[in-house]
Amino acid sequence: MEEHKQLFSDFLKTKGLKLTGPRQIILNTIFTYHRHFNVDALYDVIRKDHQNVSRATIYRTMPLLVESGLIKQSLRCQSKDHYEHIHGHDDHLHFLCIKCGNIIEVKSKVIDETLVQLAEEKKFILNDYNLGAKGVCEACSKKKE
Amino acid sequence: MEEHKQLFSDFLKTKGLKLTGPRQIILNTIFTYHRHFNVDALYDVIRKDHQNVSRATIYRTMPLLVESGLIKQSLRCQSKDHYEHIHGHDDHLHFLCIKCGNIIEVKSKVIDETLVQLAEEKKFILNDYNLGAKGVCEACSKKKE
DNA sequence: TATCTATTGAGAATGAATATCAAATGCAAT
DNA sequence: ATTGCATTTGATATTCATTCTCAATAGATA
Ligand SMILES: [Mn+2]
Ligand SMILES: [Mn+2]
Ligand SMILES: [Zn+2]
Ligand SMILES: [Zn+2]
Repeated sequence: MEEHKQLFSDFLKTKGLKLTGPRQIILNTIFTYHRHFNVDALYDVIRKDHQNVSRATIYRTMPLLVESGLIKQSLRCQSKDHYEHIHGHDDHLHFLCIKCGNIIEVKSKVIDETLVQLAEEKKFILNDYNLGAKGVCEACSKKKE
Repeated sequence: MEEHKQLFSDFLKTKGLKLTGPRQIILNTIFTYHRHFNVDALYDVIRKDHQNVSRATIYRTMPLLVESGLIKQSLRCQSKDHYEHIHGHDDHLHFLCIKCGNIIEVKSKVIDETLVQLAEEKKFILNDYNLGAKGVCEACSKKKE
């Protein structure tokens, strides 16, 4: 069994919940889809192969996946929550271009470590962080307006 | 004229817009209210003194204030966008307690500078950033459950 | 004052997200 | 396999933050 499937199964078990068919489909799709996504986009992808998974079930599954630590809610664009799977990926931050909507992922050990240290100073138990920066990407800044 | 008023007036002028009564009331309230707020809460505060300012006008004014650089959208809690005024305040990040909802503001020159440097490396023109960390505050972690 | 915009308040509309509910499913103990 | 029971599901209705519409108003300018 793939590790993420095992982890989700274990997580669900601890809550008295079951790894059902729809939940497996949602999980697999998310872990084969290597991008940030919103529920609607995910629904479209899933629907290509599984016409019987409902939007409601996807909405219901997201918080479970978040609580399990397999995915996180990392952006909000166009009035929609966006998620990404994080199991197997390092923490990173997002540079979001306000011109083209493109997202650049950046890893920074300095920021990770600084946050841990700041949390320690404030006696704050740090679960996770979300860092989004807005600006203009290289491609867009080169275009004449 | 207070500086924020002057700045907003100037900003509006460059866009062919006017610093009207309602806009002044909204601006003043925001700059005398030293907390993060959402539109509904702001509406309630404003309404105490000015029964004739509508919710729609507040919603319409927010993006102008954001674009002017006087305020920013810094959090999303309880399905609502939250703002804070930033003119006259240093950049800072937020530790949000998932138990009590409390927000701890933290300044970090290291993070500020690291972001500037990362943006430079990626040739990304950095406008602003938003860093929210989730976890448990000291008070909450001391409570027995 | 007359004219031309921008602006406003009130209420309607939008739409992402959540809640409801009866039917279906998963699972464990017979 | 069958039963019993809690969980889950799809379809649909509902919520509610935010945006839109529009007729009436206000501001600026000449
Ligand atoms: Mn990412
Ligand atoms: Mn703040
Ligand atoms: Zn771009
Ligand atoms: Zn707390």
